Amino acid sequence: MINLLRKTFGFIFESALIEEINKIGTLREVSAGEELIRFGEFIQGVPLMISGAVRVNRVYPDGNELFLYYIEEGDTCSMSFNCCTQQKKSEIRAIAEIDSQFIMIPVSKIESLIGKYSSWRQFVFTSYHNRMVEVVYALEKVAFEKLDDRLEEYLDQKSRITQSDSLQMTHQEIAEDLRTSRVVISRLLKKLEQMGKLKLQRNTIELIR
Amino acid sequence: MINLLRKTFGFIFESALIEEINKIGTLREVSAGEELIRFGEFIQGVPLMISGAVRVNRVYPDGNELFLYYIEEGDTCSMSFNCCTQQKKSEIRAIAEIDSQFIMIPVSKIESLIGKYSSWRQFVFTSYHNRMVEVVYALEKVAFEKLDDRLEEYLDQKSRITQSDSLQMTHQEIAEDLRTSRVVISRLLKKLEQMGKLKLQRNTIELIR
DNA sequence: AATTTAATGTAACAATTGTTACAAAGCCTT
DNA sequence: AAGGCTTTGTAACAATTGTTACATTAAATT
Repeated sequence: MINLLRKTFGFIFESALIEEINKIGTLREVSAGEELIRFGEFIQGVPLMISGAVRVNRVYPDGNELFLYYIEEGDTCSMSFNCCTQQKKSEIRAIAEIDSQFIMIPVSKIESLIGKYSSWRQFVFTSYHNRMVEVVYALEKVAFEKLDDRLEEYLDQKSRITQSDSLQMTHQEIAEDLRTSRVVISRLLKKLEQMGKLKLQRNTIELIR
Repeated sequence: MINLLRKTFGFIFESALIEEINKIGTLREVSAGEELIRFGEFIQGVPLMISGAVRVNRVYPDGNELFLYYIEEGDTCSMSFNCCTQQKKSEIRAIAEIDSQFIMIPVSKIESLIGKYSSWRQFVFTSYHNRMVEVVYALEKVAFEKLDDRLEEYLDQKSRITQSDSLQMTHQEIAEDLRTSRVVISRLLKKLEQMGKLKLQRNTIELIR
């Protein structure tokens, strides 16, 4: 585990911190689709991403969900920090988008890391800021762009995250993420297909570059 | 100044911190409409709000703006932290919504406060988190709600912030904040007037409670 | 008071997005 | 191969939001 830590965090964390994380953290591996953080549960710890990609959704009591941001290699989920320190139940849900590895740092140790290591503090601040930038970006897109452009960007992001031009998903799933109906997505996808930007098959969307 | 500090921050900051802020900070007063933070300039410091309300907008190079959140008594602008520590030009604009007082802490002192005072660290973390929650809330509203509901909430928020049921603003200004056209706002306002929820006059919207 | 400027009202129409309903095609199970 | 389930395609229509154009009214200026 310490080698993975060094590889991903060696440039930002001082070596004493790396060693401490090596002691208190646990390496976990999840496969695509698995839930790392569940809605309504107490958070067990803060995840440090080693590889892969995890999507973080805000969840509402009525079951509604809203995509906030992805966390990838070198990131952490800043939303879970506050849940930790405040001992609150999770208002978010985190799902592995592809097979992923991360190190879980238990809640009980978070406070002392903040006191001890300035590189850790810097990391937490930067994470908060980066996540903020991403949520603002999401807001920006919903506020400024029309659905067809948002769909294109959505597909591009998916492709980047899954590292594939062949997206395995249904129109229904896309519709839920973009908060519209399946019929609307099918319509727009067909339009994009006619423009030669992609090719539609059952359960897959093939992007043409 | 130290009395204002004690009154607003006495419950969260240790007294040594209060005294240090009293030394390094400067009290500033701005009247409604004044700019605290300008787009494209280097940030002079981090503001600690004593009274009033300030709106924070994201600004894009093309001149487009997007409302992010208000900061009020006891708050700070977490977006400016990162600009400070990274010595970057401001990508936001902060405008006093009503007459306001705040204490400006110079950039050069921010780092040492973080090292010295755990209550300051806690404050910064909490601020980041609160702002994040507000931006997510804004995203939520754009994503889930229709324009008429958003307009009603917008007017309620304005009324709360300005502490008045008589809003001094034009339809054009509302349209810019909600990213739509003046005609659309006039139409929806007229509908709300016919429903008896408000009364329209030139330059003012009188909310009926 | 007359003129200019800014703000609002409204109609008519366009574009986008949402909804309902049903058909067709692909995949899985037996 | 048949039947059932899921996914996709498409039409027809409704609702919402956006645009253009112009009239009207209120305030500000001369």
